Amino acid sequence: MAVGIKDLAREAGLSVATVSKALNEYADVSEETRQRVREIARLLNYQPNITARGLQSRRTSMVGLVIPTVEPHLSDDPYFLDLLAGIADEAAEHEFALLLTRCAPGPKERTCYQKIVRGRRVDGLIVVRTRSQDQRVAYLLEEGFPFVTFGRTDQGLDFPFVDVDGTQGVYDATRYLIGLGHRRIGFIAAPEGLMFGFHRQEGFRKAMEEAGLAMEPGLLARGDLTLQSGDVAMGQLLDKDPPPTAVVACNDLMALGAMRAAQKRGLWVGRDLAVVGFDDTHVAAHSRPSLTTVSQPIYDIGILLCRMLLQTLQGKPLEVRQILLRPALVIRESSGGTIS
Amino acid sequence: MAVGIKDLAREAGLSVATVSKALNEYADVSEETRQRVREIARLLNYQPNITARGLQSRRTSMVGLVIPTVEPHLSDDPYFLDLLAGIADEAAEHEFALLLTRCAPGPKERTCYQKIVRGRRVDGLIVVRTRSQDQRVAYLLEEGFPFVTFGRTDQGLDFPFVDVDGTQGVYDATRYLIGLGHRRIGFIAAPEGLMFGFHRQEGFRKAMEEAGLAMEPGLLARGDLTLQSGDVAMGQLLDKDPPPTAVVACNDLMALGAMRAAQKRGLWVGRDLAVVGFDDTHVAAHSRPSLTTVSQPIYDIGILLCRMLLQTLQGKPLEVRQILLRPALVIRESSGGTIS
DNA sequence: TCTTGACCCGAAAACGATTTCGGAGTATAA
DNA sequence: TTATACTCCGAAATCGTTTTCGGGTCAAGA
Repeated sequence: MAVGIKDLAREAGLSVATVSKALNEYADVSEETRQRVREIARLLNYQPNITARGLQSRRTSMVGLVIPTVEPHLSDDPYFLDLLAGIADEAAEHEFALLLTRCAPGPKERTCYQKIVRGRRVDGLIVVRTRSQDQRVAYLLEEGFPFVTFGRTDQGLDFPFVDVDGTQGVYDATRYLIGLGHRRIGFIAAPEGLMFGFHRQEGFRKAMEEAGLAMEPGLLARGDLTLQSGDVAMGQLLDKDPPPTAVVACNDLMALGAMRAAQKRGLWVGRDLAVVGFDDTHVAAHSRPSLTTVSQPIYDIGILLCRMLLQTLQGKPLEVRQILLRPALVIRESSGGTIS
Repeated sequence: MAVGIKDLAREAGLSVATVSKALNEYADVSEETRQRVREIARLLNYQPNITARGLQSRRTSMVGLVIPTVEPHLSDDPYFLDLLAGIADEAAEHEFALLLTRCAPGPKERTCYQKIVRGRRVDGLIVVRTRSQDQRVAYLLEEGFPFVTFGRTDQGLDFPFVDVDGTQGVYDATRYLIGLGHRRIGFIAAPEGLMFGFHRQEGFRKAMEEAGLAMEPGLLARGDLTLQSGDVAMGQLLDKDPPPTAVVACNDLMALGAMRAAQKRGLWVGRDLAVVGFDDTHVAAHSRPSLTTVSQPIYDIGILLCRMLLQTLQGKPLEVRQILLRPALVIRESSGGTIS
């Protein structure tokens, strides 16, 4: 059933060595035999056994990605899919495949990475959603295993990454709100430890500080990135007296939850209250009101990540090891116009 | 750097054979040596080389999935991510990983599958978004390669699948609209050839026929599953005279597009016009108006698919080879109430 | 005629694990 | 004491490729 290189050799009356070399563009094979071998391979529909090749060449032609979400459903990050698409597309471009696993942050995570790294399951890894002290990054550096990350960390380590400047993004968004006349602005933060959450919150702090606006602890709520948690957090903010006139959420889903909470209380988002998100998820453009948010080119980031990883796998040093992209504020209805 | 089984053997003063057997629960190894080998493996942090093991055992411990979307962004199917999550979770449960690729339908598709199948890149495949005459299914059957599909086909072949009864789903939805008093109901179909699109359209036809309502060709539009195409299709439907009072779209994204088109014309969806989708994507619940749609347990389907595949890989025959799930109509705002 | 080098090809050794098969040692039964 | 069985271990084959290294052939040049 399965046709191996031996079958080709027998068919062609050659040795397996010659067949292998003919197929792999070696110089010491005559053009004639090369053609003949190719033809036979085509006829017999030969495809080299990837596993055997991998064992010999010590390469798997796979890049790995471990999705670090807690809950089973990945739905808290609709943009993950675009990231995957970008990575998979770029990988396919270079005859690589993507190995996908899921493992929640925690003690089992190290074991998961060890299996992949020491077991040589893939040639390189893409690490996403970096954390402040990220043991994954530390481990991979320690092992000398090739990887790139989406996001920076806070541990003074040097490694290749792509990141979006969340600080700048939220800074822009917050300044925009301030420019509209808002003074009491709330913030719905991400769980602690997540690097992107920290950066985004920094952007908020910076903008408020520059404007001479106090960051009241009461106007800071924290969610877990889900829509429901955004709803709850917004409830807390609106219970303050006086409540904020604008709210910045750390991601789109929480912003949508926040809008829902406001609407349940009879508030008209975009008029009575401004809401801004982050990610520019597909839902953002089609919610009602449509969501003002900060946009990042997530598909292209996937491409970029994969390209960087593949390049290091080829032994070529990267011209730019660390990339920080500037996101763009997308103004829609939820932030309303100037307030009185 | 990389510690192999030879290192363990040297360290333990045993042969590689014995070490291997000790680690793999063979009976002809004394309990004492087994413990000692285990301990050394733990200390040296040994992880067997997956590739080498795969070559010998002829198994990769991977299941494959080729995403068949045309455009680079996978965003036309937000629910894909949940499917992936289900598959990846169930795979991880059994120490399997998921190999992800992307390949648009077309001539290159066969090559893509050949690489995977003949190259033995994975142990089994999950095929999604089946088509009427699906060459992927035909090919895999022909090769005798293990697989399961999400969706049926129309070629009289016998293979294991999980599917959602789209006919029933749309039938229920259409009957609901008819019950509300609608008589002129439009349908936004999927591209031809897609099996799920056909089934859903069948449900529409059946419901209309049963109610004695003519299916005017003018009230049938076709999109490509994207939001934009739903917008365009709805434009065509609203240009009819008289226009439909209700529209069923083949998926949520087109339904959202349809709503947008209606709203651009000043129509109030849920009052002037009813719109129904299919999938119960996350956006459905949070659009304005929220979308009445047909819900399918996509994450659980992923689990189910993977479980079926893994079971056949273990050589155990499936008790149920073909599963047809009944979806549920979720009534929200976009379908409005009774019309006069 | 002999040497040299270019050109092709094949034998065999990897790669790192699993698995088969036989053998040594010891205990038990005859 | 001998035969038998049982326990435990290791040598070697194996999986399907790639890659090294040496050898054979033939033509051109000395």
